[in-house]
Amino acid sequence: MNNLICIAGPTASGKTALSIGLAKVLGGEIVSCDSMQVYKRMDIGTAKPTIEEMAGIPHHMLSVAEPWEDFSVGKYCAMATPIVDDILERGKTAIIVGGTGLYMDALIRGNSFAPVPSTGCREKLEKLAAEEGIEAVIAQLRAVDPESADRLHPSDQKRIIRAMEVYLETGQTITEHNRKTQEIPPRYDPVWFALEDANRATLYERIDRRVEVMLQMGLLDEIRRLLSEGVPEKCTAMQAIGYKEFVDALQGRSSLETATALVQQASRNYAKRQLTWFRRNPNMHWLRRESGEGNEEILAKALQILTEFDK
RNA sequence: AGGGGUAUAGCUCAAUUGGUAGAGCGGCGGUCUCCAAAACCGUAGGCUCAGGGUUCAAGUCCUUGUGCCCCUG
Repeated sequence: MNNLICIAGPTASGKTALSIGLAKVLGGEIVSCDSMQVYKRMDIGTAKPTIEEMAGIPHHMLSVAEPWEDFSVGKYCAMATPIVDDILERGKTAIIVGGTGLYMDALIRGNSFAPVPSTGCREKLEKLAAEEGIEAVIAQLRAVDPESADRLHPSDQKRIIRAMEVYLETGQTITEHNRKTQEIPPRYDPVWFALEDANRATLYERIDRRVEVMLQMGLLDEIRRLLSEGVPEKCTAMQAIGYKEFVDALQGRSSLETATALVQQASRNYAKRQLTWFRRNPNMHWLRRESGEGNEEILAKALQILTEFDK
């Protein structure tokens, strides 16, 4: 009997409904795996399940950080791992659900991460890249970690700087570090589910509609409240899709119509990236939603697959 | 109704003096080991509104028609 389940899928694909449906049937608890739902008071724009939706089922890893904090995969794993272990120890099913592929993979594999530098070396490298060009950083990186220098695309400044800072901070190259972490066996062995629409257009329509619904539910007020309590505009949380665009609208830098269209577009693009991420997981069981199928059909498909695991 | 303008990729627009079309966005595919709702890469799409004409050669010039925009009435 497998008591650990992962539910992945793009935004607005029905992950919440499926997770709660499964939790009811299996007597499980839900562990959110979403890089933005971790922030407090950001409920509407991140589509957190409402109290009613939760239906009394314990939910973890929602609203665990302040919006001005910079959360990260590392923090997520540090907090979520003990929670998952605790659920399993109590003999219940842990249902990990969310759309942040990096977080989910890291949690399951038990990744260890090289620390984020606090010494300002990232800033120094960024300055170097800005003043002398990224080639200067690539040259430094090539000297210590030629593998990364070759592997990383010259345009991918973010990862080039990250690779270099890992070496400067730890004395170990990121290539080495990654190789070592991949040698450790995965921490968990869950049943993997991912939601997918048979027609991409159907998903996109649902995404567009959801943005409208968020506005009706008071997303703008939610954002106003965050701004008035002093959450900085450029912090990680406020860079979330559906926040940064509407902040622009609220500050008069764009119209509400423009912002809405941008949020819808960004959400659609994001959904596609999520699908790409989850598709490379060879253990994934894809739950295809044919046109007209509701959450009950999806739940039934998932339960069907789970019974096969029990045999 | 008259005058002017415009018509090129799904969308917004480019295309030196005529030399059989490019970009951004979107679409699709992918990468991803601490900003990940981020960052980055790749790729497919065009009887250049329709008909006729000039020319070795027309998206580019002429002409007719049609659609849209602006002005006058």
